[in-house]
Amino acid sequence: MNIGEASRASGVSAKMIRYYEQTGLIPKADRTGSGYRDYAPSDVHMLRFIRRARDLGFAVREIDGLLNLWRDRSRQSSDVKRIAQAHIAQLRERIATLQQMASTLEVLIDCCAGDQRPDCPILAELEEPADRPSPSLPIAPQLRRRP
Amino acid sequence: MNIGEASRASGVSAKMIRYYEQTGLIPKADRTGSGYRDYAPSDVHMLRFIRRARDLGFAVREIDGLLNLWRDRSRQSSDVKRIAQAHIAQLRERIATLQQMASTLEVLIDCCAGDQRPDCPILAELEEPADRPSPSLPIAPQLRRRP
DNA sequence: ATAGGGCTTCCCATCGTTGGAAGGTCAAGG
DNA sequence: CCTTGACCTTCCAACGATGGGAAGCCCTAT
Repeated sequence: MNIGEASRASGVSAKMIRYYEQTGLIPKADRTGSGYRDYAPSDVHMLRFIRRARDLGFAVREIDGLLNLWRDRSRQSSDVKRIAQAHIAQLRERIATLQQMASTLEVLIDCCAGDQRPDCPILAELEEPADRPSPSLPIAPQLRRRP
Repeated sequence: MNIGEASRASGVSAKMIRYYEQTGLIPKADRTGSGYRDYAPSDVHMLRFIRRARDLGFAVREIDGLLNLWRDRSRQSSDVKRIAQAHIAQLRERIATLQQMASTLEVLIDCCAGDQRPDCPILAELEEPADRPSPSLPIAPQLRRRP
């Protein structure tokens, strides 16, 4: 099976399959006489595994750990669970960050007339935050988009 | 005021100030005789504006639009609101994506014993998704991590 | 005068993914 | 046998926002 078929069968683009091979996430594929990569059904299986892990938001680095456990018949499920728990903690953190942003912004949007006049609480807030009970240190570095 | 002072006063790193200048988000800074960038308080004001917009998750491209409106005394608040609404829609979409991931993963984690045995529903799910009522087209390309 | 810190530009790395160019290969149809 | 088009190969570049670092100039205080 060449890379195009493997791509269609797994849902992973040919580009990414080559990239995963290059970075060592997956082993080097066998080659046909003419240099084409040649995949077995088990390879497609592995690619689908990767695809699903990506769909759950796992970073490639984490997937590397998952793949090693997947292949290890004597793994302990606690190891898998640990990776998953670390990942879900990250997800929750990112969700909280985004929700904080969204709720702040929503308040501002609700306050904005959205008409032809120039007065705009959104710009006003960006210019000078209203909420400063004590103008000391900046309190929300973790509010950055992707920390 | 040199770039270091402007950085400390605005909360934007010197690196990023140069980057914003290079990409055209902010105008080229004045230079002292020796080539140092020289900032006025109004520049710091603008940098703080940018910083806060970043804290709300606006992309630099969106901030460019906001800055133009900010400087435009005859702006219409509806234009600002439109940008903000488009942005919050993006935020909500990303939140929904992450929440979908998190809830799927949470179910799996709850099902995983997390002990020394190898059996693991998390790996099982990645290997072959249980939930396939109709194995037709893949339905969640928007589930990718950052679409 | 010298030391130290700050400034300049330039290049590189991140992370996952896509795009394209240049060139080799395969299979079907004339 | 040859052409055509679809496929494959490798290599290089870009995205967005940020940080790291090197080489070299500048400023200020001692």
